[in-house]
Amino acid sequence: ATYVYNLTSGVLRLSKLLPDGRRQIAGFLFPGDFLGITMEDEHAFTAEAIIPSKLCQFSRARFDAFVDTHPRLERRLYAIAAHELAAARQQVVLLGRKTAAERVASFLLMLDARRISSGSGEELEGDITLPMSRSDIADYLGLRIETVSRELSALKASRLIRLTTTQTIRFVDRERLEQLAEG
Amino acid sequence: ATYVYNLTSGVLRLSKLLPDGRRQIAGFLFPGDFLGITMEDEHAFTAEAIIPSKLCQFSRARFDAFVDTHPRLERRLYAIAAHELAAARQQVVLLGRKTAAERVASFLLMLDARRISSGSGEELEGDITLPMSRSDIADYLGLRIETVSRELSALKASRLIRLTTTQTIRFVDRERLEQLAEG
DNA sequence: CACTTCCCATGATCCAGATCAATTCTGGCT
DNA sequence: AGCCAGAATTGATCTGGATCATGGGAAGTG
Repeated sequence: ATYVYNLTSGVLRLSKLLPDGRRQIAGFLFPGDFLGITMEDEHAFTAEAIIPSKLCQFSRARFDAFVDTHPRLERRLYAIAAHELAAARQQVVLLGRKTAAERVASFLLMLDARRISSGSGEELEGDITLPMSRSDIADYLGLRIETVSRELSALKASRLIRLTTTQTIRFVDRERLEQLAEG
Repeated sequence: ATYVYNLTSGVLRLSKLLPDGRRQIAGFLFPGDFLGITMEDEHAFTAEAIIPSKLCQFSRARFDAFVDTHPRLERRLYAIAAHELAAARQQVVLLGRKTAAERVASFLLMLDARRISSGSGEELEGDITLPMSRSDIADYLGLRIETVSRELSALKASRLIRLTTTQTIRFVDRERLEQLAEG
């Protein structure tokens, strides 16, 4: 709460645990994303690295002081918050009204939109890396891991994607994937 | 998109319709709330009044100009966005991981926290007014109206609430209601 | 007031996704 | 290489909430 961070490399998950162990992931953070600037004082969410990550840390006081001396930045912070809000509302629609198949399709497209590479530099162009486990995907999509696994297999069986490796997929028919994602 | 509003009286719902008619409500706006300031350019959500409402309209250009001349306000806008983000993430947890009973309990407590009165001035202190229909509640909670109705009846049967009228409820055992809401 | 309409409640049945239960993959280690 | 532990897939069954069906109330209208 007393620090602000910028993610320079890696991937974080932002999650909340219910008392009985149920977990919901509210989002993933990728390089360039900020952590802590859009948190209400007592933030109910936990940030954890899901692959080795590097953060740039600022003390909250120092950060606020810096913002005060750079009025243009305030506008930028506001834009970041608005962007995160739009993403959260998109997730609300997904969780409230989409089927399992639609959720998985939406997730893959969202990941692609962020264009995360595995960092190894060896993946083929056009492949999407899934840096998180099936368990993390399930907790983000409000499903169980068996369902995520089954839906991925179903997408593969109907030739919408190919599963290069367990952590790497490729779009075969993006058109139909986008159709599916929108219900 | 070209205007910004402040709600002076009434209640609005912020919803998104999927192509096949499924609807998700992302939130309700109550008097004092702003509409349009935290929207990305092309906002995918529709705002509709659910009871007769009054809005104060500003043109976006005029509003931005005003903000530019009042730097303190920028900080305030940022706080509003952060607050809306926290609410959206709370809804994400609710939709992703809570049961129907927990969702309805959370909703009632959330409504109470906003302390909306029916406006008639005649309701008894301690009663909570539900200005929206069962259908709106269902679309906010990611449930069907039959389930909302059943869960309200169940809460009544187990003496956690009393249904004064169809639009008015009273907490009988807030303690247990809060326990239920947190899973 | 009778009549219509829409909303709400409740009962009966169904199904998408959860849960339970094996395998099978994958990556790290010696 | 062989061995192990955790992750992922796949199959069988179960269940919470959806869907289908019906009846009861409240608000409005002539």
